[in-house]
This record gives sequence, C-alpha cells and structure tokens, in this order.
Amino acid sequence: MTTIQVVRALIFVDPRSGKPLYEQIKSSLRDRIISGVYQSEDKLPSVRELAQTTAINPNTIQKAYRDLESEGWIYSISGKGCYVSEAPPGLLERRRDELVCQLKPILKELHSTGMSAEEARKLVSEVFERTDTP
Amino acid sequence: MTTIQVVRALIFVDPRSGKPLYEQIKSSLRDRIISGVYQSEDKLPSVRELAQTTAINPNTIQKAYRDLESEGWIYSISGKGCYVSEAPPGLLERRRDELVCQLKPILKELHSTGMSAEEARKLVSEVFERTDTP
Amino acid sequence: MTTIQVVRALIFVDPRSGKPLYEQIKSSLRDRIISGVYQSEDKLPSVRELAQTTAINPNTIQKAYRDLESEGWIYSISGKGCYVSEAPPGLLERRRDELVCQLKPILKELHSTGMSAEEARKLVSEVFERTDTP
Amino acid sequence: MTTIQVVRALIFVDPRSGKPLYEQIKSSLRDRIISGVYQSEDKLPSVRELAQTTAINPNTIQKAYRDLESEGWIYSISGKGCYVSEAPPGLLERRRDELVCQLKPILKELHSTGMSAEEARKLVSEVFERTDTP
DNA sequence: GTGGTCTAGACCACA
DNA sequence: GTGGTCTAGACCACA
Repeated sequence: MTTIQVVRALIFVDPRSGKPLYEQIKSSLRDRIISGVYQSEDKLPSVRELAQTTAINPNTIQKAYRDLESEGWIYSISGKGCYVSEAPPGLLERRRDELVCQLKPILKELHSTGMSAEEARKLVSEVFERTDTP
Repeated sequence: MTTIQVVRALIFVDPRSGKPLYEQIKSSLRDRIISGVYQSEDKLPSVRELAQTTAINPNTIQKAYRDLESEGWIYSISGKGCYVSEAPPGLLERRRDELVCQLKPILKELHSTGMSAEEARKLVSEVFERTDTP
Repeated sequence: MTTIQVVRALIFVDPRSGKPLYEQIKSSLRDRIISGVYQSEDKLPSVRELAQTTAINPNTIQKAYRDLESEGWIYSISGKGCYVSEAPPGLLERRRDELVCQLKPILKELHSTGMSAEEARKLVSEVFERTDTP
Repeated sequence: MTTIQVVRALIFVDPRSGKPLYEQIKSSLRDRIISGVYQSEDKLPSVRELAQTTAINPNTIQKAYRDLESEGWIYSISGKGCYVSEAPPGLLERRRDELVCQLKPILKELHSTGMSAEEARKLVSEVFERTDTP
C-alpha cells in the first residue's frame, strides 16, 4: 500500500484540471528533473510501469516521454528504457522564457483589473518565499 | 472605411498564438470594458460586422459574445444588439481570482527553474510600471 | 481516378520500406516545403483528407503533422487547419546537418569496402546532376 | 586486463545513437574483417567474453554474431567458437550495394536542401582523404 | 521487459 | 469540418 502510494507520488495528475494528461505528466517529470530529484543519467520509470501506477493509458505516457525526448530533457534507448539527459544546455533558460511569455499577458490583465504593482509583487513573494530562505 | 479601421482596432488577435480565437476576442473586449474605453450601455459592434471586418468566423464571434454575456459583462437585446452592462458587482474580483489561479502555477515553476523572488518581482514591476505613474 | 492519383501523389509512402509510415509522411511533406511546392502560409491537406487519400490511419498522419510542427516546419490552428511556417530560420541548415551526420558513417564504410574517392564522387554527381543544369 | 582492454577496443558503440546496438556491433566487427585486422580463420571473442567486457546483453551480441554468420562473414563451430570466414566471394560487393542504396536518398534530400554537387563532392573527399594517400 | 508503431474508434473544443 | 486527446489493443524490434 505504502509502496504504491510512493510510486504514485512520482506524478501528480488531475484528470479534471482541463489540462491534457500528457501535459501534466510532462510537467511533473520536468519538474523533478529541474529540481534535481531525477539526476542526469537516472532511469525513469518505464512507460508500462508509469501506466500501471497511474492508471493512465501507456500511449498517453508514451506521448509525454516522446515530447520530453524531442525537447531534450530525456533520451530513450529502445528496448532498455528512458534516461535523463545530462546538463541540457540552454534548456532551462528556454523553459523559463516560455513561462515568462505565459506570465506577461496575465500580469497585464491583472494590472488592468486595477491590481497594484505592490499587490502583484506581494503575490510573487508569497509563492516564492514558501520555500525560499532569505 | 475609417469606421472599419476603428472597429478592427478593437480586436487584437493572433491565430498562431495557440489560444483559441474566441478567448482572444473575449480578452480584447473585456479589456476595453475594464479600462473604460467601452462605457456602460455602449453598443458593441454586431456579430456580423465584427466577423466581416476581422475575417473571423461569425460562430467564433458569437461564442465570445455569448460567453461575455453569461459572465455578465454585456447583455444583448435580440434584434437590437449587444450592450455593455453597468458595473457588475464582483465581476472584476472574480476575474482577478481566475487570473491569480492561472498565475500561481507559472510562478511556482519559475521558482523551481531557479529564478529568484527578486527577479520575479522585477518582472512584475516592468509589466506594471509601463503604464503606472509612480 | 486521375484525381485520386494526383492527390495520392502528394505523398509517397512505401509500407514495406521498413521506415515508419509517419517518418515517410514527414519526409514527403518536408521535401515539398523545402523544394517550394508548398509555400509559406499555404494550407496543408487536412489530417482526415490525407488519411483518406493515402488509406493511412488519421492518428499516424496526425503524428507526422505534430512532429513537423514541433520541429518548426508547419503550424496548426486547431479547428482550422495546418499551414506552412514562414521562412523558418536555420531550419534548413539544421536538417542539412542531420543529413550530413547520416551520410558520413555510410561514406566511411564505403571507403573501407575499397570504394575509391573518385567512384564516390561520381556517385554524388549522378544523383545531383539528374536535376542540375550546369 | 590488457586483453580485456584490447577486446573492448574491438567494439565502438554508442547506445544513444539511435542505431540498435547489435547493428553497431555488426558494423564494428565487419569493419575489422574488411580492413584486415581480423584475418581469415581468426577466432573471434566468445559471446560471453564480449558481453562481459562491454557490459552489453549477451542476447544482443549473440544476435550480431548470428547475423554476421548468416551473411557469410563469420562461421561458428558449436562448442568451439566463431571464426572469420575466408574471402566470401561477392560479399563485399553486396554490402557496398546496400550502402549505396542507403546513400542515395540522403544525397537526394541534401540536393533538395540546396547543397551543390560541388559541396557534396567535397564532403566525400573529406571523408575519404582522411585515410587516403594520394 | 522495454520502447516504438499502427490501427480503430470515441469524444471534445473550436471555427 | 478541423485539429487534439485519450483509450484499447495488437504487433514488432531490441536488450
């Protein structure tokens, strides 16, 4: 029981979130790579394994893995498994740029709803300082 | 001709952005209402008119209008047209909450990419101060 | 009959070639983009259309399109269709590099089989001069 | 220990290259036969030995050996080991034909990317002249 | 066991 | 109609 939960905990997915499952899987795995939980050359759970523990169709897992591979986060050796790529240069920065692009229009609209810069910065601080130790 | 240009200017849409057109239309119109360009009881361009001047499918415009109506931003009088509702109480706040919900996961991931709280706050300031007069 | 053949001619696929179908589809389309048959902003045949004319499963076509999109050759507007991206900078060069990487080991082995540089160059000339007009 | 290193040096393999391991093993061994490093009647390392020194799955080595045998490059005497066949007539030519078949579509696509025949020939020369003594 | 391909078929959002 | 997601299930090559 505990084991299953632990394994399950590898990936957080909410079928009702509106976001496609494979995107959520990608996010989960990418997060673990970025945060160092998965290190370079670590073996990822196999497609079938993840499929079982998450009760998600293997094709969907596969799609997520394939995407992560083509983006350079992981590589797969057919017949052996999937592994975390080593130090993907510029990858993190590219991802950050993507996120900033998503952020800006939201900030703009928040601004136009009358939120003050001060309030917005406070919001940022709340999210960041939850784990930051200044 | 001039009118058309004005009307055209109402709506900023990028079909390649990935965001659905009707969402972009909604954003454009909502922005103009929030920022006061459109005042309470102002008449909006008709679906057909907007569709023609923007070369967007009328169904798409229709969908945007219906959404804005059901959210309370505008109301329609069948046979006459669509009009801006008067200051709908709580509407702005609800929208702001939605935006904050969208913002948080992006901030979290930015945090995990190693961005500092300081950098993130600076980002906010940049977006906000472009129109703010301190 | 003729029409069908013409439409079919859009894509050359050989199920017995060993190469995955979606790769062959990608190659066909990429070739047509590179050679200018498909111009920037041109609309590609819809997934379903290609699927019908080629008798290939829509999912397979979809996979090819998705790949081409993530590589930057095309972009898709959900609900409208797929279009050729404009002047993807560096894309052609990247593809050429890929091809050169595939070429080299083959040349090396040809060399070790005792083929002379002269013979190999002649081979190149044959392939190239079939369309070249010097 | 020295032996192991020598044996190891026999085989150059990159698991991340995308090419199946057994193909890479075949290429390595075939190259050594063609180039005369392995002479007719020489004994090849045993499957088990190669598997150990290279940390490659024995099944994979086995598959490579079986292939090379069925193509005529080597022969095996059960219980004794594998040996290089003597100058198999036409084998080299058949291999060369295979390589030419692989080469052509790549050259064609290179051509369509705008590479000139001259550039392509130069590429050939580079690869060939690295070992050629003109 | 492990990744990869392909098909069939359902269902959704969007235009 | 058009792209996109997801599942179920078969089958293959490879390790």
